[in-house]
Amino acid sequence: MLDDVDRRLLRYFQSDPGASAADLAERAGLSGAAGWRRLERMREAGIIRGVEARIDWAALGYAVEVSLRIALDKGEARAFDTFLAAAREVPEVIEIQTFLGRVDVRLSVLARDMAHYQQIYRDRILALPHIADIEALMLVARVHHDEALPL
Amino acid sequence: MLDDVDRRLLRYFQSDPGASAADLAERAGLSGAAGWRRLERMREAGIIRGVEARIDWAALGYAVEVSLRIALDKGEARAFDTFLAAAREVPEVIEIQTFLGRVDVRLSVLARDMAHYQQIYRDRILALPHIADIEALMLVARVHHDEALPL
DNA sequence: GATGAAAAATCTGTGAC
DNA sequence: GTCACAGATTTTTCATC
Repeated sequence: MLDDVDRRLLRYFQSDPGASAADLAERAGLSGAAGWRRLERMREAGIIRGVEARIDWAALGYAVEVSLRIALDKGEARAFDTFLAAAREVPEVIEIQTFLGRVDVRLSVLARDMAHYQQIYRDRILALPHIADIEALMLVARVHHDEALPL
Repeated sequence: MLDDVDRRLLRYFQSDPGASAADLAERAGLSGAAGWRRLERMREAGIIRGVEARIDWAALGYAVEVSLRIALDKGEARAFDTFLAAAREVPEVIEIQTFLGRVDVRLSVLARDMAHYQQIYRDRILALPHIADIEALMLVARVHHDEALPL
């Protein structure tokens, strides 16, 4: 499916997603057009899903991130889906994770400050359906790095 | 600091980071040059940190994501930093989170399959220093959406 | 199938106003 | 802030292997 040239392109793209296609192509030892075509093909195949904005939320006044582990009612069959649909409607919920064989869900909530977080928590989080229990942890640091994964 | 036009630009950029500056400017009701200069200013201010590649890891054969909660030794003063530095060296550890008032750390590990995960777990994770206890959860779904945050 | 070269359309980045 | 412009980039076309 992907040959070495594609993988190389992908790796360069990953480490510098802002670079021009011609640039990435050159680093992979191709002409601009050839590199562009390969990248486009990977885009169409869904391997490259595009690009995501990296925004400094703290600089915009969102200083507090809280991770919530929410246990759901075990009784109701539709509790899981109902909860997830409702959680997706809360703008400050920036991430939702679910786990194998678990009826609990992890939410990440981004808020301006503690007062704002408390407001979101009371008005939006506690209003979500089928909650059995909540555990909250305030995030101190979050390090992302999926640049080095061997392709 | 930021006026409404900046916020609008930022919002459009966030929902479509691949769009050209001219495009974003037009949507915000500006000429291309004016929009470009505003975006550039936000880039220099560090508000826009750039752009991140979105790659479909599952399509590349990375099908398993596991979330680990690792409790650290409470005794040693440097345990935290030593552990974090070592964890950052493992390519398959794609995310590290730390929490307020906690001596445990959350790692996300990306692996090709369960066999691969087990290998990473035994060879790389268990080799990390100062581990007191580990709890592992296999991720089923991860939904990201920080597009709708009110600016 | 793939590539490179070249051309056209678009975008970036700067200068003048 | 707009407008104009040169240079770079994207995207298509075409000849070639």
